[in-house]
Amino acid sequence: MATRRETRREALRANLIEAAARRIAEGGLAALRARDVASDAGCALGGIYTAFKDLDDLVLHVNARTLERMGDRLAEAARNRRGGAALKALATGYARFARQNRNLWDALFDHRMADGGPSPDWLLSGHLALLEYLTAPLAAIHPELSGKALQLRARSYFAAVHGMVSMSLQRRYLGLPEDALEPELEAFVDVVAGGARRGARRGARRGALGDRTRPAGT
Amino acid sequence: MATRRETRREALRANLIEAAARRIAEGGLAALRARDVASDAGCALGGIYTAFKDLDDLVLHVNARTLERMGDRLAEAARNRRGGAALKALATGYARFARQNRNLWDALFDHRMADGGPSPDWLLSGHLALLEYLTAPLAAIHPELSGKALQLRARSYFAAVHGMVSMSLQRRYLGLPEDALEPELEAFVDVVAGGARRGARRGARRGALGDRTRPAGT
DNA sequence: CAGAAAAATGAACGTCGTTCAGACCACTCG
DNA sequence: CGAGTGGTCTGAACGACGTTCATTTTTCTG
Repeated sequence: MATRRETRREALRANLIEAAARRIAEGGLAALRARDVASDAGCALGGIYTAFKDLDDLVLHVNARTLERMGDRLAEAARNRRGGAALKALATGYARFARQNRNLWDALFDHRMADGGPSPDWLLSGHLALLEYLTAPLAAIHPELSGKALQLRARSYFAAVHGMVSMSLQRRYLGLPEDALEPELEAFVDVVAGGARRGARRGARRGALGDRTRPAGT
Repeated sequence: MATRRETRREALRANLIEAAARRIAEGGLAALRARDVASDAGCALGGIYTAFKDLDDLVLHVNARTLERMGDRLAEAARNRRGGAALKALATGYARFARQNRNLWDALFDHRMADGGPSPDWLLSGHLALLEYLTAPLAAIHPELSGKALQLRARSYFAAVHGMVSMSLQRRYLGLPEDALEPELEAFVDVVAGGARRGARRGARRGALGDRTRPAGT
């Protein structure tokens, strides 16, 4: 048991992740500098490379931390909600987390590996975990979808919501104005839920599904 | 009329844009190197900075070229189609253009200005032009939406489709498998079109709207 | 405590975008 | 036509960056 070394090593890794996260949160991923992170974390420049393979590796760990926090937020949003209400809470919870942690959230999707290769599996599984929150309410709304098709549909809706949030938050191009995002997300979920149920009783315009709406399949 | 100078200047600009586009298409935006572009275009390194403000500026012009080509593709896709059929053709046309020009298409959305500022207006209007293709078919399907709300809804659906395409094409994270993208897009458009019409006569599962389906509002 | 192994250090390296002083060239006007 | 003028081209030089590495320092082991 080499406690002393391992303790220091883990402390350094945690310091570096924290320092990098702070720099990204402040100035965005593009403003991340190895020298800044090292000095913030209180180690020499080369120390980064004893704790992590390279800056990419460090960013991946920051992203894993961000993913965890987002997962917590989504879990809280979906708690005690079902069907359309859960989908709405997840969508708006996603949008709010993204807005409140814009630079860290951007880093999740802006970051590219230096060699263009894929992200490591351990980070990918962190992303996949987010889908879990979606499948249950979606299954309630789409009772006709089997496991495989349900997974695809969950990815589709996640990607669609992500696109709306993403384009709205980066203020360029075709994004929705910030105050229009959440209403549009709710309208979108209404269409998804209402369309799947083929003719919601209370119409499909807006707010058709209250927070307490029970899923169609139960 | 300083023809000689202006001719050479425009020729150099065109060469540089073409060279940069080729490099981006081959290796992605991250692989773009000022020295490569200059040597490809047959000018010295510094020549770039007599024709463009900086590399960002050059990339913006490559992106404008890409936007134009995508606009042409979308116009062709929507031609002679209305309502849901037009939306479907636009979505799949978008997905195919993205897949066939992956690196150039990625550059459209990956690129960030060096100072973090917004893209110039002349490029933004190129993006806005894409929305025009959406509004007409969307208006046919959503006859209840006014001009302002229609614009918002168009942005929402564009962003949603973009999100699905974008996450599918970058093979990491939560993207749809490539062969599942177009079916999911079509299912999505069905939900959008069917949901808006509140109970399509032929059910909302899949392929509910044939190519010749007339918009609901006429 | 001595020897070995791991980690920390920061100067140095290679690469990048950008700049700039000088060479070059196209245009103007006497 | 020909000298002056001002834009353009050139590539060496610059500063910033991520990464490496020889060296020193710290930690573990017997």
